[in-house]
Amino acid sequence: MNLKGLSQILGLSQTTVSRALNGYPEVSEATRKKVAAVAAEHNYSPNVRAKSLATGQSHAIGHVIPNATHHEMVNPIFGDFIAGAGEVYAAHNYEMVLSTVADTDEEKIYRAFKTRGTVDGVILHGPKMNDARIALLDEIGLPFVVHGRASGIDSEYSWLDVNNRSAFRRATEFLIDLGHRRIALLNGLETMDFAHRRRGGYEDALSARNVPFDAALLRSDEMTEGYGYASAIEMLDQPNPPTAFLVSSIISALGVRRALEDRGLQMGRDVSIITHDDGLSYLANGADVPIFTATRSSVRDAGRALSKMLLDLIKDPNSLPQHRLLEVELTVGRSTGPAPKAADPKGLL
Amino acid sequence: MNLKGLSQILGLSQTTVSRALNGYPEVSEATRKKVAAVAAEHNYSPNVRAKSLATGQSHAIGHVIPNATHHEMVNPIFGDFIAGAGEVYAAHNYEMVLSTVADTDEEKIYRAFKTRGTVDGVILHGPKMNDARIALLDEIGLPFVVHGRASGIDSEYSWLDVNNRSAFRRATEFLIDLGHRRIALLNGLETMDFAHRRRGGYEDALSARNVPFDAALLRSDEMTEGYGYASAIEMLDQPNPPTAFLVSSIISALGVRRALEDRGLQMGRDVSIITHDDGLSYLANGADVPIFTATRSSVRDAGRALSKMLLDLIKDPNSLPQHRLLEVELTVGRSTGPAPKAADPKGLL
DNA sequence: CAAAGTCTCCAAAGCGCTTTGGATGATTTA
DNA sequence: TAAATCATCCAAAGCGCTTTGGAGACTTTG
Repeated sequence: MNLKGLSQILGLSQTTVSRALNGYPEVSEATRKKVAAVAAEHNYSPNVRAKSLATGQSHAIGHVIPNATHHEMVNPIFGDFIAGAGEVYAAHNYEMVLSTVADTDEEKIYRAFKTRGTVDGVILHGPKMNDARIALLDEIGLPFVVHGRASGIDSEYSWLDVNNRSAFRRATEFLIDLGHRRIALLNGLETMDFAHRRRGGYEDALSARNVPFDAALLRSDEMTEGYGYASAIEMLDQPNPPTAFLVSSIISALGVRRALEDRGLQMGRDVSIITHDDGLSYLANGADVPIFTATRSSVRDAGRALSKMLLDLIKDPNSLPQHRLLEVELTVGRSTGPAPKAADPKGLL
Repeated sequence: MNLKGLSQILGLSQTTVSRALNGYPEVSEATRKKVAAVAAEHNYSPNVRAKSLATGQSHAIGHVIPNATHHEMVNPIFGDFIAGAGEVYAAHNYEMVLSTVADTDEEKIYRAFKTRGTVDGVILHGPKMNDARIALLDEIGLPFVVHGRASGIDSEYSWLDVNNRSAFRRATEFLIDLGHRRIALLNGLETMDFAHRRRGGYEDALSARNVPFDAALLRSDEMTEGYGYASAIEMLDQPNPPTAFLVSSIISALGVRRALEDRGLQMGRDVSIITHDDGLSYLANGADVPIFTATRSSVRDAGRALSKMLLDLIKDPNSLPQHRLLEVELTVGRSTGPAPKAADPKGLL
C-alpha cells in the first residue's frame, strides 16, 4: 500500500493524506482521523526511500567501527554503546547504519555518506590525538558528534567524554594514599586521546605526591586480556616489581588478575588493581561487592546521551556545539589494599 | 554533483551517463572512459536514495540486536560477528543497518523493514527453540538467513550453525576420558536453540559412557562473568562438588576461574574447565598455549560466511536454501587435567 | 451586502536515479 | 543500390513521497 492507493481509497488527494499523516495544520480533525484510521487498517507506512528522496533527509545515523577489519580487534565497548544509542534512535524513528573499514579507508566512507546521502550525521568513535577526521567532517559538511575529544584540535565541535584525566588522577592518588609507590599503568594505545589523558592524570598524581615516575612501569597497547596478562607477568618478574596496577580496561584487568594468580600473588593483599570499568553488561564488576576497585562510567549511558546530542544538532544545525564531561564513580572493591610492608611482595612467599 | 550536472558537463544524456557508469553494453568504450574520468574528477557518486527508489532495492542488510534494551545484556559475540559481516558488505557495496529492540517489538521492526523498504534482507540472530520469527519472515516475504538453527521449525530456510551437539559431546567425552565423573554444565539460556543442542551433546556423552546425570550440576542463564562465578561457587560448596566444568562462553569461564581461585583451587589440577570459545578478538584464549581447553569456532568467520550466504540469496531469490554446519576445533589448553584421586578436591588443602 | 479573511483541500512540480522505447547514422548484406 | 542490421545515443516516464502555489467554500468584518 502506498500513498497513491491510500488517497484513492479515501477519495482525497495525496497532498491531503500526506499532510494528515504528518500532522500539518491545513487539514481538518475529522479527515485527519479518517485518514489515520484507514492508514492503520491497511497497514500503511511510508516508503522510507521515497520520503528521504523528497525531503533530503535519510533519518539515519552512521557509525564507523574503526579497526574492525581483518584480524584486528573490535572494541568490546562498542556493543554497549550501540545499545544505548539504539534506544534513542528507536524512540526518534532513526535508523542506525554501521560501516566497518580499515583506518585508511575511513575518509572514503565519510565522503560517501555525504555524497550518497546515506546518513544525516555520524558519531565519531575513538578519537586520536590531533584526529584528522574532525577537520574532514567539517570540510565535508556532515553533522557529527565525538565520543571523546581530540587533543590538538582547536575547532569547535560537539563531544561527550569521560573525565579521564581526573579519573586516573584520583585512582592514582587513592593508591598512593594506601602507601603504594610502585604503581604500574597499563594504558590503552597512546595514539588514542583517552589514553593520553589517562596518562596525564596518572603523572599529575605522581608528581603532586612526589612519587617517582618509572618508565618501566608503563605499557600502552590495545586492551585485550592477553595484553594485561603479558604486561603484568613481565613487570612482576622485574627486580623491583609494582605493588599496584592501574588498568585502562576491565578486560585487561582480568588478564592482570590471571598473572597475579600465576605468580601466586593475592589480589588486594599482595598487589592492588584499579581498573576503569565501562559497565559492560556481560562483565558486571561483581554484584554486591565489586571485584575490582574501579573508575566507573557507563558506556551505554554515553551512547544514549551522545546520540541524543547528535539528533539535536541535526534538528537545529545552527545550534552551538554541546559538550558533556562525565565524572566517574570511584568505587572501592576487593582488589585494593594497603601496600605490603616488604619491599618485594614476592618475598612474602 | 548529480547525474544531471554530470551529463551536462559531458554533453551527454543522463541515460548514457547512467549506463556508462553501471556497465551496460549500449555505450561505446570511448565514451565510457570519458564518463568515468569526468565522474572521478568531480567526485561523483550516485545518491543512494534516488537509486534505490528507482530500482526498488536498498542495498542494505538489517540486523536486529535482541535483548539490547534497558538493562539487559548485549551479546558480546555481536561485535565480532558484525565485523566479519561488515567486511563482506563493504566488498559488495552493501550497507548494514542495525536495530535494537525489546523482544516484543521485533515483529514490528521486521514488518517495517519490509513495508518501508529499509533493507533487502535480514540476518536472524539468536534463534530460539520453535522460533516464531522464521515463520514471520516467511510470511512477510523478507529474505533472511539464520545464525544458528531453530529446533521444532520444519520449514526450509538458510542457516549457518556450529555443530554444538557434537562439540559438547566431544568435550564431555574428553573430560570423562580424563577420569572426571562429576562434570558441571554451565549452559546458556536453554530457551536458546544452541544451548539446547549443547545440553544434548553433554547428555549424549554421559549416557554413552554410563556417567550418571545430576541435575545439581546443571545451570542455564545469560552468559556473563558473574553467572560463571556464582554458579561455580555454589556448586563447589556443595557436599559432592564437580571436578570439571563445561562452560558455554569464555566470559563465564573467566568467572569460573575466579571462583576456583577464591576457593583456593588450582585450575587444571584440582578442577578442570572446558569452555566454548567464539574467538573474540579482545579475549584471545592465550597466545602460545591456550589458557582454556576449548571448543573453538570463530564467530567472525561465521559473520563472513553467513552474510555472503544472504547476499547470494538476494541475488537469486529462487535458489535453494543453503546450510552450513561448522565443526569446532577442540584445542587442549592448561585448564584440563586428570580428575583428582581424592573424592573431594578441597580435601587436598 | 461586498470585501477580506479562514479553512480545507488539490494539481502539479520536483527529489535523483533507472529504464523503456525509440531515433540516428554507420555498417553490413542481398 | 536499397534494405537490413548494428552500434550509440536520447527523451521521457516512473519510483513514492513532499511541498509550492493556488482554488473553492464559508465566515467574519466594515
